[in-house]
Amino acid sequence: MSHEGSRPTTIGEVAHAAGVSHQTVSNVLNAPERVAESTKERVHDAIARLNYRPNASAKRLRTGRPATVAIRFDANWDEGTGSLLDRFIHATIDEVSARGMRALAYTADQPDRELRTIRELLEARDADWLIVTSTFPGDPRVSWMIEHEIPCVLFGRPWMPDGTVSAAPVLWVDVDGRQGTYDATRSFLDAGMTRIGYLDWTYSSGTGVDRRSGWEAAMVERGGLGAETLSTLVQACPDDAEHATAAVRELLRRVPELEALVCASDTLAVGAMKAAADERRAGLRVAGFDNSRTAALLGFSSVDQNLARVASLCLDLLAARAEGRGGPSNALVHPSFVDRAQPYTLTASGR
Amino acid sequence: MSHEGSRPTTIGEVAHAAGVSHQTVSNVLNAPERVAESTKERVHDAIARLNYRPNASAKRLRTGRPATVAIRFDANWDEGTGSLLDRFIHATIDEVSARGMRALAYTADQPDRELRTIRELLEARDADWLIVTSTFPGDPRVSWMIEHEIPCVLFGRPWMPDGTVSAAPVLWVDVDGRQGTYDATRSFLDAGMTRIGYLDWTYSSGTGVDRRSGWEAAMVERGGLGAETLSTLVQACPDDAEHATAAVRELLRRVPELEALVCASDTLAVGAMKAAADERRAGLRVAGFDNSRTAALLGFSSVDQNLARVASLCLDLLAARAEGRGGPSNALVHPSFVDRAQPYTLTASGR
DNA sequence: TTGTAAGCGTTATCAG
DNA sequence: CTGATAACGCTTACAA
Repeated sequence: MSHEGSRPTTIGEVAHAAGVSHQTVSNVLNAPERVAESTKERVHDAIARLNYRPNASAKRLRTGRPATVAIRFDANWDEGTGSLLDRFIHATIDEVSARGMRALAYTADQPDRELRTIRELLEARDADWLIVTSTFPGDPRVSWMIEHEIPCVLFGRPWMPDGTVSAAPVLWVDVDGRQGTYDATRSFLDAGMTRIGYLDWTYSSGTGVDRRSGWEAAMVERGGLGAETLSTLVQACPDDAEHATAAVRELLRRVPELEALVCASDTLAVGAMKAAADERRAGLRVAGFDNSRTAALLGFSSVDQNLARVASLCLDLLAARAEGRGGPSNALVHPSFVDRAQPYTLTASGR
Repeated sequence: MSHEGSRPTTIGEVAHAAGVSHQTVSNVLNAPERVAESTKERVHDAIARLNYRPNASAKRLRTGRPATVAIRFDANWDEGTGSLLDRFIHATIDEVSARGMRALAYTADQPDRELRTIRELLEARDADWLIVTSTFPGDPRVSWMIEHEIPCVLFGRPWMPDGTVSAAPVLWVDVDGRQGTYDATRSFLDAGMTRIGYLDWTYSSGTGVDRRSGWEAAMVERGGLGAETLSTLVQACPDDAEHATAAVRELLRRVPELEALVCASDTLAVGAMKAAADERRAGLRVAGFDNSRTAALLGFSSVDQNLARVASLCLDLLAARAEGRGGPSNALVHPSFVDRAQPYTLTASGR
């Protein structure tokens, strides 16, 4: 069955082969209940024999139904969030395919170029829906999309510069970071630990505040610690392993009795693991956030963002909106705490 | 200008607004030379005012011209090649867009699933062309695509299990690894160094042999070293930094007078940099392969694969084939050696 | 249950 | 230089 040269089979050829009209073939595919069992079988045979697939362009042109989801692919991610976005894109493509739609990838190095690209994609109907990642407080893309009523959904809340979530009419799906760190902290508390620290990001962000609040809530709920003690247990640094190592070393010196550490990201958690090794505190329990491959490799616990669920909800929201159904305009996904026993110990090399 | 609700403008509406027929509008866009300057201007005005964009599905249906390139997006890459493939996908999307086409992303965790996905994509005309990455010797996808005459191009040579390149009628573009390591080695030789080692992969592959041969050629060309001396200068290890560090330490102990080291990958080069630090050999010059962000960050030289050029050639080959023009069916890209002075020195921490 | 006819928006052919 | 007409392959009324 060669591909080249032989034009793809059309519905007419199938109809001819099965001895029926265009329509019956179309009905077999789109309204099977209206067609007799015997003819259905004959048509299916012809379809299989001729290897027929409906022409996607013709179908889209005729039905006007949404069929393509655009997503930005940016190779310039920093190491930290890079793999997470990779995994999200992967999950999104999977979910899009599962719904019989296609994923269109585009790139955009500058924000204004991105807006133009999006506009072209949607206006030419090359894409019907849009999934927007890596939004940030005051993101111009978000306000532009709200203004133009672009059929899009954000992965991440529309954080305002003041740290609140915008109530603007935009679809979004995010992971409940607070719940994630709460669950992580609770798992340590339930195991009988009391001195549980938190490794925060130095730069403030909605996401950062959200995640820290889960640890705080669990600690406060447990009681027995004053507010000043709580802040003693927090250390902050930029989102890379080197800085994290230094920060955790300092924390360990300040709070030698520290038993566990909840981190704002897996990147920070890796640094914490190294610091524990350096300070000969292999018993220190560490929990990260993202459940990256590294977390699995080094064997520390982490909060899984359930990206498949996020992607699925993104498309649910878009579909509901496209069909004019009401329903929620956003969703907060409950992440999963993946508990690992830390079977491995990092050893500082070169000693 | 709201997007939702207001159906996209059609060519008929533009024609009406400009006081001309469908056709003239189409001609303005597709055959401008056939249209009078004055009407052209009026039509362009109407297009801008109504914000008209031709419907991509209708255009594809009518012209049948290739418009979409499918590329696989796999989140399960190992760290080593991951970022390179990311960058290649990025370059491909850029190049595809520059040619007015679109990039369709698909995923496939298993080879047989991938074949089915490809088939569906092409038969439904969701995609017209295919770019295949990460091929390996004896790759079943390659033989399947040759057999079915799929309009695809490989990034990477169709290596046979015996290390030769298949002469099968398949389009491919690859980077001349031999040339890359040759250039790297020559730069060290030209700087007056003589003891230049090579850090190889332990597993054998066409790519691996290809890259090592460039170093060998430069060393042999320079002369003054017997064959046994040449093999003394080679060390091999798996493609990760940890193993590379150990391997280079051993090499440095065996050949203390080593001045420079050409590595099969940047991942290996990172390990070499660490080993140099550990062994207090900060003066050791290192060259990697891929010109990754890490190479720039740590300041060691590296061979750049010129991915934009690769992507461009991939589309050139596909276009030539689609148009029935003859011409070469493959291309070898000359990589660029990026010379860096190694201004930074890695210092082993915790000492 | 099946077939006929129309039209989605575009471009190509071919008159005027 | 411009405009009517047909066709790309499909689905959705509607009629047989």
